[in-house]
Amino acid sequence: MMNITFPDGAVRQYEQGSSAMDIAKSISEGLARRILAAEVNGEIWDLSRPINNDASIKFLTWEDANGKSTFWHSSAHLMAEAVEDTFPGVKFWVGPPVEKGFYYDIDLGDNVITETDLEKLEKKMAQLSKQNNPFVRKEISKADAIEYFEEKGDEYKLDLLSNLQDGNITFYTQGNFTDLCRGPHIPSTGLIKGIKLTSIAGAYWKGDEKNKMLTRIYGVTFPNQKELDEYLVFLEEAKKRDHRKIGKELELFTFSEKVGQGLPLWLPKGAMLRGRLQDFMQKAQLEAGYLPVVTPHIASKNLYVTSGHYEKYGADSFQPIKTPVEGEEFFLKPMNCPHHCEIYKAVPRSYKDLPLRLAEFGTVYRYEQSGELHGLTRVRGFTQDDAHLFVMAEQVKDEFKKVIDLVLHVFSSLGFKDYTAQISLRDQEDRTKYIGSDENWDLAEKSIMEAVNEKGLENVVIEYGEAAFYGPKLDFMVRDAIGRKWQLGTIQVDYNLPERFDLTYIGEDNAKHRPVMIHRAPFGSLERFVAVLIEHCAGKFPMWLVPVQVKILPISDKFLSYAENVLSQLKNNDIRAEIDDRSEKIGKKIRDTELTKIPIMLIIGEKEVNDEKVSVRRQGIGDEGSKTLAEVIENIKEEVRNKTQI
RNA sequence: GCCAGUGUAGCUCAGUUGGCCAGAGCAGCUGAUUUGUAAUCAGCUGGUCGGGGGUUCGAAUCCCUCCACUGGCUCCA
Repeated sequence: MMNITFPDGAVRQYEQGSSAMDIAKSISEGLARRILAAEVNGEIWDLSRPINNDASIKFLTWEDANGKSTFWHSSAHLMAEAVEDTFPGVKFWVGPPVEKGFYYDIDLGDNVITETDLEKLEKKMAQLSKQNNPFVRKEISKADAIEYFEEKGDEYKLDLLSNLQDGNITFYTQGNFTDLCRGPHIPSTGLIKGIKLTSIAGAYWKGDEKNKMLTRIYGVTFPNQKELDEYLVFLEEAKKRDHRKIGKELELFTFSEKVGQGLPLWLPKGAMLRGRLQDFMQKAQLEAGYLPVVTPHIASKNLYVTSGHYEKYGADSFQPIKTPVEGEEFFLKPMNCPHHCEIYKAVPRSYKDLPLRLAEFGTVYRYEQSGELHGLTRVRGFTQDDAHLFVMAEQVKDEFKKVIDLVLHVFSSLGFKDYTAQISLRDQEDRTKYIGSDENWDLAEKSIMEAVNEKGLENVVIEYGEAAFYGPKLDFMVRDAIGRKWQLGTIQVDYNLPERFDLTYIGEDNAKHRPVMIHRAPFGSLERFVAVLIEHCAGKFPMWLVPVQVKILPISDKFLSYAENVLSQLKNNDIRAEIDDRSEKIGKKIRDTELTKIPIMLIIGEKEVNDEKVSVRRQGIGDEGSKTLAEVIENIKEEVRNKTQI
């Protein structure tokens, strides 16, 4: 007998060799039907795998993240079975679960797969699911495994095998499909009910663009059709929040093939919104002791040779422009830091000047590969709410913490609650891609970790190998409508540029010292920030940001002069308002205004003129009755002051 | 940049066994209407069918090529 410990601390005895499924059945049939896998001593196991020694056990269901990922991993195998059945002779690379579903990377050989094939594959998967084939685990020697895949002519699995140790190798088989796989898997294919293959994509083998491109099929599955349907509805709804769609509908920004890809054109309403965000940041920065500076959009190549950016990115940048006579080379500004270093150097600095915080809404241009461009979130010309803090080494942590405060101020002012803070450190093995001494890196990484700890940030993840080439960073990531993560705010410690530019300050000891630089951009870029903001609020901007706050809707031309009067009073109070003076019916005017997401409608007819009031309607909510104009103005001002979230 | 897909009016979309002057709704303009909380009626304007080349008696439709966009991959100072 062996002792099995349950999550609540209870211990029960079972015969040696009992499986997690046996144990679950001994508790209840209902449990046995619901579970997908089990955590045995902290490792995720198949339910059918015999347990031979004392162990702690936790059953995993669809409600557990690990239960879901096991379910999706098994679904990837089911899809592979359907693909192999439909296209015999294809070869498989890896098929892992992802955040929402799974994929499998496949070398299709001469076969071509299209969207319509996905439906066929879904049907095939449903058919295979009905067969309710068990996932069978088999331990196999490395030699036998190699023989199996050599016979199959599968160089991909042989490549995987070459990195595995004998004695650690398992095969999983369901129906006619056998795969090299560590597992674990759900008991059988019959549990997989709601099936949707979402997209076909190319993916480089081993993620290296020098390698062959495999075909990646993405899918998502659920334990029942209802959950799949709900998920598909969610996706449809999310598409309506897409900033590219809303940006067009609300006339915020546009792109022009003639101007060039990745170069957004801000329309008046969008420019107004963007300007307001900029004012908001400018004010917060002035309060925090930042000093605004302005630098040009081009700079001599020498600047970037000094900064090291030329060496690192020169070949992959927009190529230099030249002066016609002398042939001097200038680059479009891809970042503001080197310019700010030169501003630092313009006058001798003393320790009394530090921290020196130079801020600029700097427009930069970067050559992004055409396939990377995406609405406003990834563009070739954008404006950073950039600043560089020149500080003494012992001030790094404090300044870093103040910047975290600023980022959190931005997020709370806009109601962003669902963000993660990502600490990006060096690759633990490959250190060749970084410049600067190990000593400085260690120091910088330590400062970030401490600042994050002391600020008590939640949702912190540490990513190795994600640091910039000159220093570690802390990024704030926010999701878009369909769950893609985008980096907004960023804070980076840099010991490198001060060296390269030979920045110094005179210390209390009357000797020269090297300052440390902190790069930071709470928004990241105005472009990306607006994009995420649009998706966050689905185009219903808070009162302080919305381009037009009030639409005045006279019921007929007869009330136009009263409407003009209302308009001028609103304008005198710095409220952004427009009149709809078309000779349309009020229902039409309301509908059109509702669609443009202007928050306040003031309806004016005979009653309002007689009572010297206005009838208030709130976008998305409805009639709020009549009020005096003074009352309306005060309410709006209040909402602007408080940055109220609706 | 790579893989796959898409590209018809300002917007959303019809239109392929290749064949009459390429259609609709919305938006816009003109007129009528003067309206009470999500679409008044009528008329009109508007398109090099993404660009270029080719096949054909004839191309939005078939082929080639370039461009842009979409979903991924790679990249992201």
